Amino acid sequence: MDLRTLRYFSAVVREGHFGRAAVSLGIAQPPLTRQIQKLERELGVVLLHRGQKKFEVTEAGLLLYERARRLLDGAEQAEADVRRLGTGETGRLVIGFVRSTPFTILPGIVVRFRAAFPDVELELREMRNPDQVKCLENGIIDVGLLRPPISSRALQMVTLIREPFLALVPADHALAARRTTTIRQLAAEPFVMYSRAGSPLIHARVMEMCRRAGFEPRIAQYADQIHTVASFVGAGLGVALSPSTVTSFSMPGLRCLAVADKPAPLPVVAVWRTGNSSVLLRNFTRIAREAASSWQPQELPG
Amino acid sequence: MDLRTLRYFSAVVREGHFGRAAVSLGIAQPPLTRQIQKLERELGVVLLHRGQKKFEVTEAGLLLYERARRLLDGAEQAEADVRRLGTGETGRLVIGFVRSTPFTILPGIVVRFRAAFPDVELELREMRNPDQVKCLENGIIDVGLLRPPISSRALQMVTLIREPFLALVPADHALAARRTTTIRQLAAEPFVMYSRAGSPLIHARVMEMCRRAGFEPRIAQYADQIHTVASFVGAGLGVALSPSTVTSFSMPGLRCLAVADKPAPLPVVAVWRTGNSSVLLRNFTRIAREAASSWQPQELPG
DNA sequence: TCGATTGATACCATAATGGTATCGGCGCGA
DNA sequence: TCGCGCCGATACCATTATGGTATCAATCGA
Repeated sequence: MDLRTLRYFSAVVREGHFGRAAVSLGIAQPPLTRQIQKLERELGVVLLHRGQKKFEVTEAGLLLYERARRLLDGAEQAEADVRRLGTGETGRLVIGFVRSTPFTILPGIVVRFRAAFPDVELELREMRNPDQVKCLENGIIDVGLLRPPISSRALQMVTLIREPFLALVPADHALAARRTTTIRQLAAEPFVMYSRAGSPLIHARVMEMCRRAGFEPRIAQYADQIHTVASFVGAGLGVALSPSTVTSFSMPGLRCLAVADKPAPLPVVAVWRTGNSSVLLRNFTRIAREAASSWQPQELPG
Repeated sequence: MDLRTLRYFSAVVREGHFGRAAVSLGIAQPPLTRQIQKLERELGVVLLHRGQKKFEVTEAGLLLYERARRLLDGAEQAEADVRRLGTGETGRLVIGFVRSTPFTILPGIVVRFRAAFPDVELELREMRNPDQVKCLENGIIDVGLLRPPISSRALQMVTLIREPFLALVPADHALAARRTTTIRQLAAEPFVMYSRAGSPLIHARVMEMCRRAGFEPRIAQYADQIHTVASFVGAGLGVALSPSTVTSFSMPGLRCLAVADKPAPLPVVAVWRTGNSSVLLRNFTRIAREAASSWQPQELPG
């Protein structure tokens, strides 16, 4: 008993007429007659009580008709659902992201993905780099948005954007009138510095940049987060070197300057488990790349 | 997408291994591989992500597996149910019966049918002849147990039993010592008579029997039901001619005598609509005939 | 590095399915 | 009442689908 046979039988009962049923099925009438006969033989049950010209559906036939309809509906639904899930039109994707991404590419990615796949459920979880690596390996999150380097070899990644570093100075600072500075020009300034604990990567990069420029920065204040750094600089506590994300929020008393040294920008990457071949994931990384390519860091806003 | 393919896919997922799945399905491995490939092509979805040696079931594959199992279970259940209904092992049968049958064949029929088809629901409805005819034509009851004649030509019937008539006399009556009497010997006796309204058929038969014997019965008392007639005779109100059913219940002060005239016995028949080809019905009439053939009227109990 | 295991492929035989032509039987209308 | 038309069944043929055997390619473990 397969679904085709049930479709045939269902059509015959629905139409009450072999000829019309055959037409509706797109086959000829004789094969239809034969299939019904075969079905009856297989079940050992009379489904249609043949009168001389018309037939009458037996009680057993009626029962089979009901069940067949339910089965056919279920099969159709299953097929559609599987197809949707398989093509990534539906499903669920858990995304990890570090704290800076909501100010840069994350919104753009989410908006685009939602537009393209409105039936996919996105779950967003802020977590730090090492947690993301663990969760990616465990399969707790499907994709992570973070800053390299990442240690695990079981993970694959693609670079989305590269954030340049900007120099932040108070609005009343001597450099504030300029559009560009060098790192060396900041050598004597007190620094507002990303803390090693809160942003180890940026901390390390800024320290390295200063040392390359030939000085050890004098640190007036540590801060964990980008907007804290920005507000401290705006308050006149010192200068800072920061990823350009800082321009996303306007901060009174703060001026952003391009850095003439052109330090290597900070990449943000999408990361996933190497074995993960989910269509959702592929769609997500594709859209993430698209969103990233249309994202431009605002170098120097007012 | 048919059920066979789903069975195949289900087996592969369940076994996690093409070879073992093929064995469990009783086919060779290559056709199985091909069917899964075909299924994936049809759905346009990767169900199994092939690693180098092993495969991994994708999310879509897992969904299809769950749905497939449900569909296959449903199909199996449907097949079993239809088969049972079609072979008359299950279902529902509504039986009409006239008042006298519970004292004769009805219990035997029901007991036998229950034993043979324990899962068939029997509904028993006492109704009089003309109501049964109507309900049979309407399909409200499937089969009727009643006494001919029946008028409708749309009904078929089979005779189950023939109840002989007995003469009933009070125990202190002159005839009570005998085992046999003639109808004529009752000519001078007061009669307890089945009422025309309550039992028109028996009434008519008894009247006819008396007239054939050459007298018009003097009616001392009318009664509707067999046991009422019996109790009136037992109370000495008169004599009666009654179907032998009366011997089913012992009544003090009552004697039953065979009737030497051998009046035509009263048949009880099973009746059904001519077009009704239900297996349940056929089974019922077969068992009713069997039960009837082993039923013997107790001619003359103590 | 070799052998065993696993899924994929190639090729063939058979079974299943569908199409065309036609039949037998009944009902409707002239 | 006699066709004529409609309906489902049957006979026969072409095509497709399915399953089997032999074999391959790749990988994993000893």
